[in-house]
Amino acid sequence: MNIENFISEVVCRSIEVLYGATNVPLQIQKTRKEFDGDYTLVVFPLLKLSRKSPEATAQEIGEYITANTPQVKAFNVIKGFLNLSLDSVFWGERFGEIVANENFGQAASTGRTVMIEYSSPNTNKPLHLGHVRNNLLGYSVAQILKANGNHVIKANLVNDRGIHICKSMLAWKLYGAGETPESSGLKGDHLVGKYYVEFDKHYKVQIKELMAQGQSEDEAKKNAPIILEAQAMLRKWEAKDPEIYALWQMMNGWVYAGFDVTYKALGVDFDKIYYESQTYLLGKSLVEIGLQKGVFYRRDDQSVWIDLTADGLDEKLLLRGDGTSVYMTQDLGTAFRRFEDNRLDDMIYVVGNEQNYHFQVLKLILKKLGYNWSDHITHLSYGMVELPEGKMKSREGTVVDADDLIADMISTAREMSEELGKLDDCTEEQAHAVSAMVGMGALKYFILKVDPKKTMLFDPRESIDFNGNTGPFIQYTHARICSILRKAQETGIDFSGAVVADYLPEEIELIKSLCDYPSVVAAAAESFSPSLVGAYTYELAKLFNGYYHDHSILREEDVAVRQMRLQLAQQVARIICSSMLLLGIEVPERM
RNA sequence: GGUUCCGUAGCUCAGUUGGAUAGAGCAACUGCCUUCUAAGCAGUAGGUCACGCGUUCGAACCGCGUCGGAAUCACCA
Repeated sequence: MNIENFISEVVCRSIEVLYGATNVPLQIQKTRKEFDGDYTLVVFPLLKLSRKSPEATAQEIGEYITANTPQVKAFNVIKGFLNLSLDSVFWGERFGEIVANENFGQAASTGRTVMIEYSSPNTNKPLHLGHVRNNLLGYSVAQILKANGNHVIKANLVNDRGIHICKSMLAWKLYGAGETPESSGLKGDHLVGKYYVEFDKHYKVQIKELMAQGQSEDEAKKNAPIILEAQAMLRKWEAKDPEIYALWQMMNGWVYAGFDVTYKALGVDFDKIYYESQTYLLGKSLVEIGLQKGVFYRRDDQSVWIDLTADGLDEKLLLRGDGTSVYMTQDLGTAFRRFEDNRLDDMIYVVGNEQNYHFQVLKLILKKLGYNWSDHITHLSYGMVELPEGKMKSREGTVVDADDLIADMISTAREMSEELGKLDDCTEEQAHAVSAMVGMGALKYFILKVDPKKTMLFDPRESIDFNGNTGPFIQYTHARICSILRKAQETGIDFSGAVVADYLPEEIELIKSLCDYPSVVAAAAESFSPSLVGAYTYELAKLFNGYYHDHSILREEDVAVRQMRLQLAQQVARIICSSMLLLGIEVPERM
């Protein structure tokens, strides 16, 4: 049963009886922990109906409810707040429901299909910390939406064509001497990235030379032979020149192999991969439609534009004078095709906040074209990741490489675990598995616990901390519970058929916390924020840990109490596990 | 300059739709390992929620303004 609905029904009925009013909007919230009670009714909005003081109104409603609802055992009034306390039997029943419900926390199907696009890498360089935030966010939000009963399609739009990849290709052709991932021992994406940097080096030298010959910086940038050659390469690619095409396929293949490794390490995956090389021509037909409808207009040079100044935005180009498309054209086309092909109810783009304007324009254009599904497009915008030294800049070599970071996290977790003697009786395989879970858990939790839209600071020293509000703390709590359950099983203590009777206060708190899980998942989906899930899980783990230190479970002599505690521990572990899975974090059974 | 976003403890961050005495962690300080895992627990200290005005029973949250920071406003993607 849904506890919040139950409470609001109870309150509704009391108001109907006392004041004869129906459909009154109610303000019911969880009681803050400094006060007695479980749910709190804010009575200020009801004073017009009762025509009494806040205290008297709350008193009156409280008396009616306790007299007529067996599940509500007590109430207290503080100023305009009516705190209701539910009976321990009531909580016992809820706990029974959790134990019995294998899919607790998994909402019934909504029948909605949601596509979420994330990652969207360029194929000219390896993934870095910014991509890590993107991937973790996208994957986690997908998990959360699934838990809320949506059919979710995880999509990746790979930016596999364009001048950037031609730069790597050209540099490899000129200076690569046939180097391959095998011959160099480099991961494919890193190898291609190396030549992207190589291109830039030569490009800069040529610019300097041209400037020394008297050209302005802008001229030099346009006239440097190497950039002209790269542009020529792009034209050849578009003409499907066999040699260039083969080179392009080979180098992209290296990159994909490299990305696969990184994605796997991050624990993210996709249901559908789109390649820009196959979609970049989309959208032109929409431009035609827009022209016919008079939404767009053509300039003398044949380029197509939309005027959004009436909406407080600028004019936006949609098709170049030579008829080729731009980013916006493609995005219009892919959005259209996705909604049509998949009968999507919602489309979510996980893209950095530097593209806020782009998506604002995208939605507005689709709307003006008459596509109402435009309202179902969400740009899940996230902030930059900054380092203690300032911003990451690829040109200045201050980027944090994703693969390096992952390796670092895992090896630090390994060292830490060894230092604490946690891996003493483990096989090498187990030791690695645990280190990977803990290292990645720390990284994922550290990134996901901050509100996506905020710029976040990534301090490597802090991210690698395993104490306090961190992924490893939650994993640790889970491992301890598993340890208790293992010991119980080994010593033959039965806890399968425990009867729920009376509870200690701490245990009621734990049950209440477990009951919150579904509404946390729902709230997280509403606001696309994994951080809510993280905060909840941390609280739950902390609550259990606090309780667990003051009470013995296995040595409790009262059999019924012991069974009950074991079952409770089991359920806490279960919720921790499913909750962490929403963040894409695996939970070890020992660590 | 226009648009959007951000500003909460020394540091990193929470704070569901406006609700009660604004919360964690890190760093600092005090205690606690002979018991199911001390990656832990219990505690102390730390705040003009950037600032001002307004809306109301009530504002970190809503509105207007000011200050500070970020992103963006390309025939790049």
